[in-house]
Amino acid sequence: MAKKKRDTVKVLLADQPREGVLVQGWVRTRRDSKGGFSFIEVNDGSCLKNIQIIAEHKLDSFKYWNKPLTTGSCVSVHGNLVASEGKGQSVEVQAVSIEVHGSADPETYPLQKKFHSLEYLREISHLRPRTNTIGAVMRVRNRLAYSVHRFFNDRGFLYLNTPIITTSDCEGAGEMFQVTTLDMTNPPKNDGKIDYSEDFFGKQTSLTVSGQLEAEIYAMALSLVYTFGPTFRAENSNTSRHLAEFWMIEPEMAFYDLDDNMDLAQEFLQFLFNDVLEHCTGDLEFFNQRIDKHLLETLNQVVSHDFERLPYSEAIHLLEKTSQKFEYSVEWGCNLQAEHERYLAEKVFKKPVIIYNYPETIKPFYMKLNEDGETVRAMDVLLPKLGEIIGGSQREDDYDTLMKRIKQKELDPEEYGWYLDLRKYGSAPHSGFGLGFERLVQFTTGVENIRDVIPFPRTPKHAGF
RNA sequence: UCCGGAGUGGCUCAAUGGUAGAGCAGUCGGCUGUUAACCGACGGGUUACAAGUUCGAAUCUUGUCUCCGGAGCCA
Repeated sequence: MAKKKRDTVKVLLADQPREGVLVQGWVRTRRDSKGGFSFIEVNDGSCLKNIQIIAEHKLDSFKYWNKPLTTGSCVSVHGNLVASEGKGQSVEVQAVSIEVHGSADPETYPLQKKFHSLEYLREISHLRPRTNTIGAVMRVRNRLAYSVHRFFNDRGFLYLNTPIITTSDCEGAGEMFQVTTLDMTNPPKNDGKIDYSEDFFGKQTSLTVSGQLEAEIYAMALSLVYTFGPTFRAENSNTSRHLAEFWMIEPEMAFYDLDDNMDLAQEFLQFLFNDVLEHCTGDLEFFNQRIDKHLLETLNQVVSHDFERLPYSEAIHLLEKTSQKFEYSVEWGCNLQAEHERYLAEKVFKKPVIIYNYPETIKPFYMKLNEDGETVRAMDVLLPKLGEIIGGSQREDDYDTLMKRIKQKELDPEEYGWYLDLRKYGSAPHSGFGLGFERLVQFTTGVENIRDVIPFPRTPKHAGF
């Protein structure tokens, strides 16, 4: 007999009564009735909801006396989908046979049928996907990833894989993880320094902090490209918005100026939120109920209004004249602090804000210098509550200006020979931005700590699995 | 890394110098087309760790570790 195909809970719950269904999943809870049957709630991850199994104790193949059918057990249930006699669900499965694949000892199984804090779940991160919250987060995360690819492919962008092991340092700053096969207890040395010519690649290598510079190479040939991959920062950041390993999306577009870049950023974010609102309704309603009471309101607000666009100078002016007290004072030339960004997005405009044309002194060398010689065509997209989600710019496409900026920032032009070549031969105006995928998931789900929106979070002193 | 807060049964929390408790979970029993089921009983803690103050410390002091919130860095 051919293997019976599994019916997902998601499909069954929307289905009409019919015979011969197979449910396979994990038991969330079981309620016994002395009327001679049990109610078993099974979840298979296909959706937030469980399906209710009615299991009569007289069933010959009701094997739960062989292995205890407890919360956390994994089961296969053959049966019939029937209209439910109880309230709370329209259909349920009348079991014909139940097989317990793996039981779970209720005395030690860490997930009880009760509320658990996300902090506690982090301690049992191999079991937390079996909870409503983490399951819902991962479904939304998946949908967002799918939409990212769809958005760009629909618009003629090519998905580009930039190197994970790299020898280039995107900004001449930012701590990087070193990649080496040298014996750390006894590395080869030359003049007292570690001799990397004997290392695997014959030179010092690191994990990438950004694929942007490499993406520019391909944008200068294929016009529209995007990366979507893991990124690594060895910063000792201990916050609810930072990870040492995170996923970043970086589109890079030839012939886009800063305005085009901002247009794309807004269209991109609104597309993603709209798509999730449409396709992850159940999960979002759950978040709206349990995590953030204003989540749906916020998302709907963001997709239905244009983002505010504010030059840096005007932002400074606005912050200077407000009566709002800040911990950090504001003056032209300084970096905007988190409190300033939040004030603008939450208090002044009450929607996403794009700040652009930052002072060149506080931005990296590759951003295009404006005619004023003081500002660069940079832009940051700030979301209410979350803060910065996107950072981007029009890139400097003039060879001489770029060379000047590299020297100004005390970087070595030789290291950037290939990057300068892109301006030397067939240079084109181009722009791009980077979006932190986990921050996107945070904003979409309302989950406050970034460690709860990635399956295996890596933070300082933490790398399980 | 800096600032602040917190570590008490499996989980969420009480007890603020004087006998460590509750709810949930678990076990047992009862009841029930139940649905975060309900009712009753029972078991379960070297109060993160180390040192100190005190007649007496979960409580006060110091150090260490861990977690949470905020800041910086950024995405």
